[in-house]
Amino acid sequence: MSSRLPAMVQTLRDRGIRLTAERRSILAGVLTCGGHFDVDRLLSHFRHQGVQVSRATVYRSLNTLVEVGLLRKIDLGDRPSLYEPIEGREHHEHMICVRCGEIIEFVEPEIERLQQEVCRRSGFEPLDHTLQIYGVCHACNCKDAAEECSDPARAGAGG
Amino acid sequence: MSSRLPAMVQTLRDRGIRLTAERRSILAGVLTCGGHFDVDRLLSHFRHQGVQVSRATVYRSLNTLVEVGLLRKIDLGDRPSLYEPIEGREHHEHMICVRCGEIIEFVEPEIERLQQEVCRRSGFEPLDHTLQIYGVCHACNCKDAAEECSDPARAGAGG
DNA sequence: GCTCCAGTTGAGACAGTATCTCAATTTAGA
DNA sequence: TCTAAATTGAGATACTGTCTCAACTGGAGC
Ligand SMILES: [Zn+2]
Ligand SMILES: [Zn+2]
Ligand SMILES: [Zn+2]
Ligand SMILES: [Zn+2]
Repeated sequence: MSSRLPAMVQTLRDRGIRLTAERRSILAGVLTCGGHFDVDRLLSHFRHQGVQVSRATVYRSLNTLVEVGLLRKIDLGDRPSLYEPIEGREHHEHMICVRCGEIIEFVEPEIERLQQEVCRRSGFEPLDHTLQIYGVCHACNCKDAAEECSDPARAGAGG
Repeated sequence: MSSRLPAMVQTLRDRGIRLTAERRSILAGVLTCGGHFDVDRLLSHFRHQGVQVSRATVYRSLNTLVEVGLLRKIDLGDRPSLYEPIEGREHHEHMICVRCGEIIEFVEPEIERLQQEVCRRSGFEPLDHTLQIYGVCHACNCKDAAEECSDPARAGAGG
């Protein structure tokens, strides 16, 4: 896991970005949290570890990491944004369960290609895109079905 | 344009939603603004027209119109959400120019189908999705090119 | 038209995410 | 070590959007 830290440190060095204690903590925290995390998750991680990093610095550093291409920001609109490490990961999009918050990644090169194609047709130069599918994950669907079976009186109330 | 107003009014009636003066103003404003508008645009439209509708009511009514299916909300994350009338319009997605704010719509059924396919494979029940492509529109790209030509000294500074 | 009340409104408080300010501190290079 | 410039932290601030609650009103019923 943390074997990626030196590479990330080097990336910052190469960009002339100073390696403060806070940024080291944040790099480590990012790798520890992994997956998809938000600012609060990172901050509570720091609190548990007794690491001192202010909220402002966390926001600033995450923005910096996004800028240098180490992190990807997933903008969810109303909810707090999520972040995920990019290094060595294939470009993917997300399905987000509105019940349990589960995040499922998917890769669909044909969708990516079609987006390029659409842009080409319009003379539009794409820089970034967001594709999120909101819905109910398999587990939550199964749970719903089980509850309806054990409580038939409510079986019709969900629609 | 405003010929759609009676139909929208009827939709509210059918749902038992009261037709207040404010809601009439908002329906009219929605049709006047048309295209893709945000809350501020609607509010300034009302100011210009001397129409009194509070911010809270605008937010509330827009949410209501989304709920009854007359309006679609486009969640842009950091920016204020956009709204667009749905009636009679084909489902589409948006390209958004980060320079001039221009919004270009596109329809790509194959992308929609692939999303369904991806969900099916994961046992994920899709309820909603967002697909926005951010980039530079054709007009802005041309403008950039023209400026580089007339100001060759800066030709290399953009990358 | 009049009455009545549940639904609606408005002003401003409030919630939540994220950025900004600026004095104090720290990094990194000479 | 010394210094300039970058960075940090605490709190203010910006901004979108929702909530509170007293006052108001649409529209059904008479
Ligand atoms: Zn779920
Ligand atoms: Zn992901
Ligand atoms: Zn443009
Ligand atoms: Zn549109």
